[in-house]
Amino acid sequence: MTDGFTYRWPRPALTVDVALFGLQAGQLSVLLIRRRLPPFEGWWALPGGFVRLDEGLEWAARRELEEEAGVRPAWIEQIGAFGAPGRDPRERVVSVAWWALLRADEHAPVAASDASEVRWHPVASLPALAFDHATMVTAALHRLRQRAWESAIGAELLGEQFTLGELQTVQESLLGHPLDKRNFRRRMNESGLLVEAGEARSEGPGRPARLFRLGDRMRGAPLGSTRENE
Amino acid sequence: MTDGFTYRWPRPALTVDVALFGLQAGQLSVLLIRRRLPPFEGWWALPGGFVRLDEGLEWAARRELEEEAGVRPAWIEQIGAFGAPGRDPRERVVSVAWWALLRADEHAPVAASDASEVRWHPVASLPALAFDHATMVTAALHRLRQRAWESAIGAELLGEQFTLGELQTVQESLLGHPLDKRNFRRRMNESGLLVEAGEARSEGPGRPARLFRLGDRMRGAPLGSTRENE
DNA sequence: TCAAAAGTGTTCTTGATACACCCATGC
DNA sequence: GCATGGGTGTATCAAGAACACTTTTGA
Repeated sequence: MTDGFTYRWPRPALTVDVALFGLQAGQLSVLLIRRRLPPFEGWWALPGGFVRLDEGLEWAARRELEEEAGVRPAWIEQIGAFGAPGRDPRERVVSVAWWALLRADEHAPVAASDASEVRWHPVASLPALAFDHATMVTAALHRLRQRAWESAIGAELLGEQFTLGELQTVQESLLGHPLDKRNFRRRMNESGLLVEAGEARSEGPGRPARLFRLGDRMRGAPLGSTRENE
Repeated sequence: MTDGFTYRWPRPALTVDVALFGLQAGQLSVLLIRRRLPPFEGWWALPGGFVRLDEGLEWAARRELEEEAGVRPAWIEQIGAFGAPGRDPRERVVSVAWWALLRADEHAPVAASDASEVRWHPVASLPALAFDHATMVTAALHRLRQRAWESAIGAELLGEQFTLGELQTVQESLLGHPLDKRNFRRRMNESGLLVEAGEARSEGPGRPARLFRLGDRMRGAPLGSTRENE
């Protein structure tokens, strides 16, 4: 620390960036905005922007999501700070990266603010990204898969009630590989994360499936989330 | 993003703080400095300070360790960004926290810069800490134990060569609980992290122990370290 | 009656844990 | 010869992975 009071030297700028994941036609996708301004004008980038003086980091991330894409995920989790000098060609900018999940169909993203376009892009075929956002996406994806494995977080992408088949399909999309049906169902039953909800549902051909919803243990945040950081 | 060029609004200050762990008389300890200046004058705190415009986050953390305590750990790993408004009573300060390990005996820490005193404190009995540094220590400790479990990181606290008994003792100190000797040795052998090095060593009573050193797979950073951030 | 999805158990492998005795050396 | 730390093997348990058939419904 320096003078014991206010620090007046030039300081790095501070931003937040969010890797927001969702499913589009069963494909795990990230929400990207097309930048309307330099640097990287016209490039795809994660939604994000400068942190205001009076707002928490998580709030800043949520505000940017709302402003640039018009979406409000239920929770977000921090990935870490990215601050290599030169990651922003204008000046020194340190960015705190976050990730979140959203039902892609529920809130249609709307381009606004500094974004000329907003779109879901399958993670399997991302365009070149501005700044070091590709690195952030990789890190976020890693975390997403960890969480998906340990806590059936895919349920966040379904309605209030869902069948085990639906949940399995979503989890497979998140994890990027197929799961064994019997093992999956056993794990779900034994985990205690789900509770049976209402009647069996039958739509289309085939035997009607029982419905489940998330139990209280898994509301609002990924299980295992440390919440250590602001 | 905002104007496409330089951003001139008031911005949060950015600091780094480091939880540096070591062993003191077999006790897992954190290096703390006593603050010479307000706020929290006279309180114990993690070494840390403001990030300069042209330096990477990791560099800043290393520089502060050097300036305030005169120590240079081999590697450091990021924990995350802490940025709740109000965590610093002066003004808005966002801090990126790091952790590291150091042979406590090798480099005697030296008070300097803003620190009026520097000391190792056993994590089992920490004093009240300035800012939100207690939260950072908790998070760092969590990460340390994860890494210790998955990769015998305790070897960093020993010399170039060491015996399995020494390594086990150190790992137990880091993890905070005893390990089974036979299981520990089997895991080490099967892990491939260690290579046998030189002759058996005999000092004091008892059968001489074989010496090992870290294999190439575990040089310079904790295994499983993501290196995703700066 | 057939197409389609739901539902259900067992075996095997792997990694973690628990546990007790003999070995080589210095004093 | 004894105190001290080094060194070794086996049985148990839990979690994950592999694997195939019957049930219920709509069309």
